[in-house]
Formats: sequence, structure tokens, C-alpha cells
Amino acid sequence: MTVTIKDLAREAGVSVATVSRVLNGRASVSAATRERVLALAAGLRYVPHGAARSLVTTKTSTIGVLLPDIYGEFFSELIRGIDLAARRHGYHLLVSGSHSDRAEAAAVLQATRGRVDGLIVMSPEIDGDTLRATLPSSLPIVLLNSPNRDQEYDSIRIDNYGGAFAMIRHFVEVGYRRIAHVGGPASNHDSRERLRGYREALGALGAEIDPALEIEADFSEAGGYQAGRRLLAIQPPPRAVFAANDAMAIGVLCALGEAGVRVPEDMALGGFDDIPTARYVAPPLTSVHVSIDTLGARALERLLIAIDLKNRHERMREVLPTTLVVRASCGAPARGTGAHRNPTEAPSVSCVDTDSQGRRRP
Amino acid sequence: MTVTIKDLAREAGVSVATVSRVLNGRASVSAATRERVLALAAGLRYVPHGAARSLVTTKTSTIGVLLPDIYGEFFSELIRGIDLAARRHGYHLLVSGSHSDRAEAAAVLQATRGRVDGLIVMSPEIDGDTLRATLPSSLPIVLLNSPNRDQEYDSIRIDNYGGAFAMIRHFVEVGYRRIAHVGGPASNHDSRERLRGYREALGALGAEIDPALEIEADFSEAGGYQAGRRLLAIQPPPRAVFAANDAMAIGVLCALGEAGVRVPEDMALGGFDDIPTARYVAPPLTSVHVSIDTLGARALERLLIAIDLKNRHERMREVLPTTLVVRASCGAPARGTGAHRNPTEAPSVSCVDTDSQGRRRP
DNA sequence: AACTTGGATGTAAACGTTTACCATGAAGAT
DNA sequence: ATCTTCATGGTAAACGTTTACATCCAAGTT
Repeated sequence: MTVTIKDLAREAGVSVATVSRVLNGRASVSAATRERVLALAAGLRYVPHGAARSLVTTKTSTIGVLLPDIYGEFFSELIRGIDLAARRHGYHLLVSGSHSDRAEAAAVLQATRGRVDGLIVMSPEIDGDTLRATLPSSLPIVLLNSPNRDQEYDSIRIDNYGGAFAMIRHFVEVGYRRIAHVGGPASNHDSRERLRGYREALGALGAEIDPALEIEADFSEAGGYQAGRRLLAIQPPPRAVFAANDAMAIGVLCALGEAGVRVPEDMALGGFDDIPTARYVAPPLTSVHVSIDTLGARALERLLIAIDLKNRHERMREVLPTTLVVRASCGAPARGTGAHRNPTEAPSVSCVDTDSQGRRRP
Repeated sequence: MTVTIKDLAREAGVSVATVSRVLNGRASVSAATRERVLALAAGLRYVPHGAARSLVTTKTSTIGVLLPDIYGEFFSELIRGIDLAARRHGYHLLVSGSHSDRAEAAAVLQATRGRVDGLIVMSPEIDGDTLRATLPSSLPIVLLNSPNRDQEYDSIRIDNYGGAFAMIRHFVEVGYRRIAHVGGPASNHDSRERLRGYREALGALGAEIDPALEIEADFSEAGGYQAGRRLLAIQPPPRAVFAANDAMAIGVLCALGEAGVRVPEDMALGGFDDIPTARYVAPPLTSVHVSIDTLGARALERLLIAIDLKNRHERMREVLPTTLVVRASCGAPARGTGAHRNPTEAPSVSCVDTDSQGRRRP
């Protein structure tokens, strides 16, 4: 029913080898034959069978992407970044998100064998040992934002520590001394690093240290809202709040707004991630910008190198720098009014590139 | 190097057929043999080769998803909906987004042959004729939000017309008579349907009709902002604005805010899509809610039916209903204050289910 | 005229599975 | 004791490609 290379060969009166050569642009086929085969292929709507091809070439031109949960702007940006880079290199993407447990994630990993040339893995469930246990060591893998310090795998992560440090540094420079933190789940590596940046910055910059100012939430708007309510009860109240992601910052904003607490006049606020929404809330949110699509693109390019070198390359651990984006919510000198900014202008913000210690980069 | 079923068979001292039977849970293998093979498979970290398997079974357990551009909350929701449904049914997802031209999209379509069991296509570039020309007719396909009225393909789309109609009906009920529209590109099918809903509702409900009130933009925040500026110049000014998506509505909000025009007191505003951000802008945005993940899940399930029935099923055209979500931006009676709403509560909004004529559903 | 070269094409093996079919032998039925 | 039956497991073909190798033949070289 579906037309194969044999049908094509028969119709064209040549061997399958010749058809294959034409289709793959191999040399030494006469122009006449080429024409005939090509015309016939179009006419019969022939499309080569990918699986058969990969079986013999041991190339799939596909890379697998394993994500914790395909949700929200972070992941759409990430996939977009990976996808664009993949297309540029002629690769396809096999994506899979939200695995409830380790067993399911492992099953998905297994299922990708023979359908992908490599894997980009971002999953709190999966560590190096799990990977080693379930996959052949010949499969190239890049770990994304993983706590993993494994020498066997490449990894790329965001400079959580430096980003958090930069935010606190900014708060301190603006003049705040009593700064609270709304963190993500302690089990999450990103949360822990951002918390560490917060704590060490407080210490290093001489701000006030008070464990009562640390609240743990869950990275969601709802969690941020609850945390915001608890913030309001703290005495004396903090003058600024650093939320470990923008979703929680928005929740905090919500809680403060309800209570009549003005941002930034009564309490300053900063987030992390710089999701697109950040600039459209009122007041626009100061945040730590992370170039998520770059993260994805870099991961893909690293993976391609690994594939090219048959996984015999030197492993790398890469850290992507962050940029502090200052908007109205942190009460920095003479910035914005709380109105939405004009989205057609260049960002009306000050950006500060920082190194991994939160220090200003030239 | 990588271990195959043959290695496994040799080590276990059985034939490849037996190993295959064990691995696929086929009957008639003694418990002892099964144990031995399973233990060995785990020990050697054997994983079956997907491509080889699909070659002989003609099943890939993968479905392809072709999207116009993986960008923004709409697409992350859509992919999420598809992914969840796919996993539930044991399928994987091969996604591809943002094709600059028809040729590239066609190339991607071709490349999926033999790697997918079916296709979900959402792309303005690709119509029925292109599909017919590039793909074997035996491949099951579901079209998403496509203008296509092709009898050959299943399709699912959102009730753009009904959603727009419902929004205007609501505006009229609140008391507005002079209502402007900020539309998407005229080349886009969704825009055209929303515009049609707007126009026909104005006529049907006796509101003011004035071509000067129709502005075309491009579905982006920036485009909405520009449109907002033009709105301000219209004399007499409209009392309400219906933007064809939330991104543009946010842009309009921005322009109005800059000009000191209060929403909803001076001008009411409504959007379309009900993206998560909609409830966090100030004032919270009234919008037409679309269950995007449902759209994705439905598409996948329809595709699975088609696959099951080897594409010999009856084709269907499905229209997904919308829900009007009333928040503060439209100035409906005694709603919100412009503050962020508490995200832990059930939505503090009135929802109105409507049929395809924008009439209230029981 | 014999020999070499190389372009065009065909032959067949290989890739890693699944599965229809067949062979074996033990247990139960007569 | 012979015949069935059935569980177990082996043999080999098939899936649709690519590609190493072989073959053929025309054209050029000596």
C-alpha cells in the first residue's frame, strides 16, 4: 500500500541501489536516470521510511528531551530554544514531560533507545546513577540544571547563586537592610542555590540576618501568596522581599496588594527568571533575567558535539550567567510609576551583568 | 558495542525468538528461562532498538506535532495537553515548531514518515492540498484550528466566532454601545472569525457599527500597544475595546495607562484566550477562556482513533466551546478593584458558557 | 590492438527486531 | 503401548533501507 523504494525501483526499471543513490544525492548516477527516478518519486509520493533508514545508518537525526513538567513560560521558552537550534542542525525533537515517578521517567528513557541520537535531561527525578543504570554509556547526554556533579555527563546550569547574590546586592545598594526571602522547595536544587546566594550576600554585604525572614514555598503563585500573608505578620516587617521565582513574586504582590501594602513604597520586591509576564504586572517586577532559550540552544549544541565525537569528548560543566533587570518593584532611584511600560520601546530597565559572585561585570 | 538481542540470546543460551518473547511478555516461556533472560537483560543494560522494532511492527508509538511557532503560553499549554494524553496512551511526541516557509514545513512533514503513527498539524502554511501532495493518504492526520474544510481530514477548532459574540453580548449587557475591536492579522483564520463574531454581534444586538472602530494588529503586545494609541485618537472615543487576544489586550492596557485613561472607568477592555497572565495584570482582564490543554488532548485522542481504525473512520469536524471569564477590566457590576486577586481562591469571576451563537448555555 | 580507467549500475549482505511455522518431548487419554 | 495434546523453544523470513563489492562497458592510453 505505502510505496517503498522497491516499488520505485521496479517502476523506474533500475535497482534499489540506484534509487537510494539518487535519493541521497550520491555521485555517479546519470542525469537521465536521476530525472526519471526523481519524477517517479514525486509522482508516487514516495517518502523514505525513517526507521528503516536509521536501522542501517545508526543515525536518527532526532534528539530526546526529558523535562520535569511542560508547564508555564519557562518550558515553552526552553523547548523553543532547543527546537530552533535543532532545526538549524537538521535534527528533530522527541519531547516528554511531567513524569510522576522515577520508574516512569526511566521507562521513557528506555523507550527512546534507537529513536534518538542523544538526550537532553532536565529532571529532578533522574540522577547520574539512574542514567547509568538504565542507559548504555554510549548514548550522549547533557544534563540541564541538575545538581549532578557527575564527571560522566556534560551539564549546563543557570548561575542561581550569582543571580540571587546580585539581587541582594542591588537591594542593599538601594538602601534596604532587612530583606526577606521566599524560597522554593528545599528539595529543589535551584531553590537551594538561590537561598545560598541570598544568605551569603546578606553576610558579605552586611545586611540583617534573621532566620524568621526565610519562608519556604513551592514556586507557584498560590504558594507565593501564602508566603506573602506570612510576611505581613513578621515584626518588625522586612523592607524588601526576594522571591526565588517570578510566579511566587506575583503571588506575594497579590497578598501585599490585598493588605494595602504598597510596592515598592512600603515593601520592595524582586523575583527570579524574568518571565515575560514580569514586565506587565503592576508595578513591573524587578527580576533576575535568565536567557532560557539560550540555555536550550546551548544544551543542544553541546549534545551535537558529543554525538559528533561519539561521546569520546571531554566533559564540560557550564554555568550560564544571569542579568539583573531593574524595574519599578524594587524602588530603585527614579524608575517607572507602576504603569505598564511601553512594550515597543527597548526595555526601560537597567540591566546589570554579574559574575558568579554577584559582582558587576564590566 | 551496544548490546543487541543476539548478544542476549547467546549469553542466555537461547534463541533470539525466545528472548523476544520474554521481552514482549508473550506466552509459552518457562519461568526459569524468563528469569534468566530478564536478569541478563538488566545486567547487560539491554534496551531494544526502537527503529528495528518499528520497522517490523510498522508501529512507532510516536505521533508528530507540527506547530507554527512554539512561543508563549498558548503553545506550552497545547503541548502539555497533548503530551499528557499521549503518555496516558503510551505514545511519544515528536514536535516541531516555527517553520519559516511552506517548503521547510513540507520537508519536516516528509521527515516524519516512518517515525510517527500520525500527525497533529497546526500551521497556517499547510493546507489540505499540501498535505495530500506530500504525504501518503494512509497517514492519519488531525488539523488544529485550521481554516480547512477538507472532508479528508479530521479537524478540531476553537469557537472563535461564538467567543467573540459572547464578549460583545456581555459588553452590550453592561451598557456599552460604542465598542472598538483590535484584531489580529487579516490573513489569520482565527482573527477573521473573531472579527466576524464582533461584527455580527454588534448588528444582532443593536450596538453601534462604525468601521473606524476596527483596527488591525498582529497578535503581539507591541501591536496592541500601537493599536491602543490609535484608539485614543478616535472621536468620539469608544467606551469599550475588544482585543482579539490577551497579548494585544495587554498592549492596549499599556497604551491607555500611559495616556491616563482609566480601565474600566473611562474605557472597558476585553481579551481572548484567557492566558494565565490575564488575571495578574491590573486591572485583571476579562477574557474569553479557551481550554487549550483540552484542545490538545482532544486532538490526540481523535488521532488515536484514526490510527486504530487505520484511517478508515468517519471524519469529524469538532468545535470547542469557549467560556466568558468576567474580571474587573470590563467594568461589570461590582467586581474587583483592580488589585490582584487571590490566586488560592476559586476564580473570583463569573463564567458564562455560551453556544456558537454567543448565547448563554444553561 | 591490448590495456587501463572510471562512470554507471546491479547484487547481496547487513542493520535489530518480530513472528509464522515447525520440531521436540513430556504428560495425559485411550 | 500408541496417539493426542500442549508447553516450550528453535529456524528463518520479513520489514525498508544503505553500502561494499562486483560487473559491465565505453572511452582513453600506450
